[in-house]
Amino acid sequence: MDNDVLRQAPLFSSLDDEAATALGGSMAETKLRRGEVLFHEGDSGDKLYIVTEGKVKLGRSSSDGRENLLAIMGPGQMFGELSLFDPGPRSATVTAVTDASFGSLSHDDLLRWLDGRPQVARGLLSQLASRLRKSNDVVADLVFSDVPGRVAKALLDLADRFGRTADDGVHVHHDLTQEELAQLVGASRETVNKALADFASRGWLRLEPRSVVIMDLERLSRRAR
Amino acid sequence: MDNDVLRQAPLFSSLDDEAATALGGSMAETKLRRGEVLFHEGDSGDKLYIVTEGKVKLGRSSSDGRENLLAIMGPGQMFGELSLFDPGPRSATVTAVTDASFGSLSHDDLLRWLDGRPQVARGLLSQLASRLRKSNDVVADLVFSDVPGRVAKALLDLADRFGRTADDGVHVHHDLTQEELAQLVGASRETVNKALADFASRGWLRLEPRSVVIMDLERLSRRAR
DNA sequence: TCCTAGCCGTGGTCCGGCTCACAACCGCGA
DNA sequence: TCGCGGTTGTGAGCCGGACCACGGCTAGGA
Repeated sequence: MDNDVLRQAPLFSSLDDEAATALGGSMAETKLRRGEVLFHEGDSGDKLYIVTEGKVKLGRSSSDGRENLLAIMGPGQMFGELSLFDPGPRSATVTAVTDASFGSLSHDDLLRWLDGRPQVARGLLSQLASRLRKSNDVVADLVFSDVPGRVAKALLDLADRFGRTADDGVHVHHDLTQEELAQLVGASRETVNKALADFASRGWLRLEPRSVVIMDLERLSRRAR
Repeated sequence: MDNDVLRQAPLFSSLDDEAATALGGSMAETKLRRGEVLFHEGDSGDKLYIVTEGKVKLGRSSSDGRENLLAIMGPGQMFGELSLFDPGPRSATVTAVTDASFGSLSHDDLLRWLDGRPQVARGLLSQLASRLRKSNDVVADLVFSDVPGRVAKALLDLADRFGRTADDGVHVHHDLTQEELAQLVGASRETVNKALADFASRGWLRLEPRSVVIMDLERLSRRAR
């Protein structure tokens, strides 16, 4: 397993060497291929996962079958912690968007760590707080912004986390279909497609399959606010 | 200050007597009258508050002045913890919906408590996890449900927390204007009013100023899903 | 006691975005 | 090489809900 990624994960970045290696030892490894599901909404389970490689989507589906994505998680990010501290079934389905691997930690192991090491508790608290802040922002966006605005915001967020800057712009290999992008911003595939086409026609970005090249960050950011 | 309420607050319910009284001692008391503001979105500040009496609304406003309410908090509930663990400005404005009082704890005091007492850390983690779960539910509702559905959900939640059962139904003194209720569900005042009027005309509830009496919980719950 | 300021109820109009429908495209396996 | 399933592009129509414009109601202050 890739211990470097774990070491740099926000959750553990405050640990000293000895603690980090010990923690690495108590974690198990899991691998998935694109499209495979790690667990389903409603499943029971008490493991916490950290992405070491690839990307996953956290999604939930409504009674009539429509889907909504809560987040895309990449290397270093943690998920599955809700069922740990607020016992109950898994609140989302986790699916690999690319081939991916994870380190996992069981409830009991984590609690052992918590009691001894206040830094781990603080790491978890700050992770959860930051997630809560983001979730609140998403709520505000759904209420205040229109679909193009939300699409712009989502692209900027993906660019921030997965983008690589080149001469012709920021290449963002988000690995999402437009359908998935639509589920992420809470809109229909068609509307998202039209928003993207509009951005492209203005020269703000270039569309490529499962990725975009952002050519005018400035304008796109302005559209997002 | 009302130590009983603090003692029963979810956050501290797992503490033993000695710890609880000690904690009570290190908390300060604040009081507000209806309409007064405790702090504004964007302010700096590192205090965590627990409501001991009354209700507050946590709200944010968009650049063009529209408002949105994240939550209504009543006795025993905690807020303001985001700025503690994910340092940054306050993410919401807190306003008293009724006369209210709070116990508060500063960053430094809380950290001292955290290091010594793993139970407090667990209490905080489970509070944050539960808040995150709720916030995710709100996102799902905004994406999947229509306005009447969201209004029904909000009423049921308020009934759950502030309702008193009587012979003629569940009396819910939510203390919110329809405008505030609308901001809570992310809709316009007019649309919310029409939804309420519709529910009333079906005999599911009776409207009263700043409160409702729910007469048919069953049907209302069915409309909410 | 009246006057004013918030609230609450209810119509009309308009528009963003969803749904439906279809065409073009791209990579992949038989 | 030829389908073929999964994607992407785009137009037409419709509808939920925002916005606007009132009128009535109630409570609190001069």
